[in-house]
Amino acid sequence: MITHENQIDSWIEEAEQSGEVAIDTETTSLDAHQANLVGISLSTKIGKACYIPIGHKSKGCLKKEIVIKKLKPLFEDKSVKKIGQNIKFDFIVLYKHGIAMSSMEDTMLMSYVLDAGKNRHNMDMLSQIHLGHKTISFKEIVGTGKKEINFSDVEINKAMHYAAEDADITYRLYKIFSKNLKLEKLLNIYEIFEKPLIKILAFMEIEGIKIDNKSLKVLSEKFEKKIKKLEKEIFKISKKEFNIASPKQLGEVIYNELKIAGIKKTRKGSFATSANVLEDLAFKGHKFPQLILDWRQVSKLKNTYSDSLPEHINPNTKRVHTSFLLAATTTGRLASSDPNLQNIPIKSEDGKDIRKAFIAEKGNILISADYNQIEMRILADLADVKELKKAFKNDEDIHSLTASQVFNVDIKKVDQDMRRKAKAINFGIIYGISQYGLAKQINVSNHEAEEFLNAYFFKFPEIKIYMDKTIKFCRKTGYVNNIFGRRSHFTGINDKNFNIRNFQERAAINAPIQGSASEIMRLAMIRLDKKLKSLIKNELKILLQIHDELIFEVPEKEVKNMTKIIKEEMSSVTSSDLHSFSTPLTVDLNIGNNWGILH
DNA sequence: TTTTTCACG
DNA sequence: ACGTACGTGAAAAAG
Repeated sequence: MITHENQIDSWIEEAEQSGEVAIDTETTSLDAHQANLVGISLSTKIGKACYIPIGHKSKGCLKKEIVIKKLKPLFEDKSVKKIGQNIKFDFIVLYKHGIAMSSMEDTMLMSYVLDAGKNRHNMDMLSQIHLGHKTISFKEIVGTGKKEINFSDVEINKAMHYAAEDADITYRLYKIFSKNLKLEKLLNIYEIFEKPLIKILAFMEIEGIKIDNKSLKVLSEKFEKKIKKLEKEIFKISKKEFNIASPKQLGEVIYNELKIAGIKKTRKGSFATSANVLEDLAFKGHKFPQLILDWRQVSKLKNTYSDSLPEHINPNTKRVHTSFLLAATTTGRLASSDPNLQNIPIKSEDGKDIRKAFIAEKGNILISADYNQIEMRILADLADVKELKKAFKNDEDIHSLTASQVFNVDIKKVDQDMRRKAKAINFGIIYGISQYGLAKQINVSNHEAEEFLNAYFFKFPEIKIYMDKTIKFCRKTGYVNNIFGRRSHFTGINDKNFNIRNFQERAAINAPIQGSASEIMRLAMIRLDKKLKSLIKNELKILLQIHDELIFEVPEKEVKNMTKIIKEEMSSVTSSDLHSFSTPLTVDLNIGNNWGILH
């Protein structure tokens, strides 16, 4: 326990000496964007850590300004590695307290590179797995539910044991993972694809995006009216009121009271009421299921978006700050949470209205830039599919080409329906297709779907070879590699359960495709960031990443210059230290004062 | 805490 | 005979 500011000096000295220090911050909130510092822990040797209390309500804290002034030079010293667990969080908190941390290492990301798909990467889990030690959990310290207290109300000694342990464990994990990354030859992946993203994402999150509170409120009212109207119609048919949102009650009404169809159950034995099932029933001419579908769509938009998004507006910045998760997926993709800004509606008209509420600041413009058909291009490259590569080089419409191959007609004779089916086949291929899945998707018989696939694999034999090879490799090693060398693990690939095994096989086929695409986006973000830093004055801000798309905000007068730079940097990510890519990448750009008209 | 549903790429 | 498209996060119900 640091009880006097002068005690910090020896810790700083040790950190400067060794060039490494594990750090952890304790704060008033798990949301980095509104968190205030409560304490900082440091570890410079295994088994040795300290806690600097700053913002506890009880006695014994040091003055925040003095602690920050002392630690700032160390945290900003490029020659000393700052090691953290999910250090993007600490970076954001410290940045808001006037410290721009440099030379960051992250044990969460190291674990992710080593073990994606094997386990989660939170510290409690990592400590248990790699050190056989059960850590003091956050919940043990702050309690849960109604009894939950703020960290600033935690008694100082209790906080010390918890926080100092975290720094100590982080340092221990760092030592283990450093060794393992070298042994497994995965250090490159960590250095090239993970570390640079920490700061880039931190600044995207800090920047946030503006939303139009008023128009969302108007939308909510409009949705509410629609919901009320649909409810009236629904209850008129059911002849009683019930909770439409309850699958249990809804199933009871559909199958036992109205007897619209023979009882259909889910895998787990409850009534089947998913959109797929309801669409089938609606197709058979029933009015009721369609009303339910409509009700669900509007309720979803209201509950999840128009009602919720305004609650995420930060009172200080008046903008919405998502959190990008770097270690959530098996494939290398990012995820977004609190709120998730990677699943904002676009498909329905009502949905698009939600998007329109994401706006540029006055005088600014939003730019969207997305990779055209990136996963199909990856597949062409990954499986070395001659016909596909040629098509992309000639800038052909890939779904029309597929249609002409599968249905054996001239590309000029491909009609809407053929193209739609071919598109479904292409998607299916990326997901590790089954004839059953395809048949369901495009509403043809199993037999027909099988013939389509046979024709497809006959025309593109390299794809079948790729699929078989990938599964074989995965069965042997337990993982697959993407084109840059990132691993995704599939622990159930040899499971004795047929369903589990099949599921894992499809995931294993998909992972290198989805994963390589996400790597290209990571490289694009890193390139762009570097380019923007090289400009004398940079006013282009990256706000969001939605897997194959980036959203930017920029002053109006800069739009022309910046679109050029964006396109140039994104489409030239065709090689890295780890792979060179022989299929061209094309980027589509759109501009507007809101996100709704960017497509 | 788990299950179901549904929004996105 | 069985039951499947791949990857996510959030809301609501129900245990």
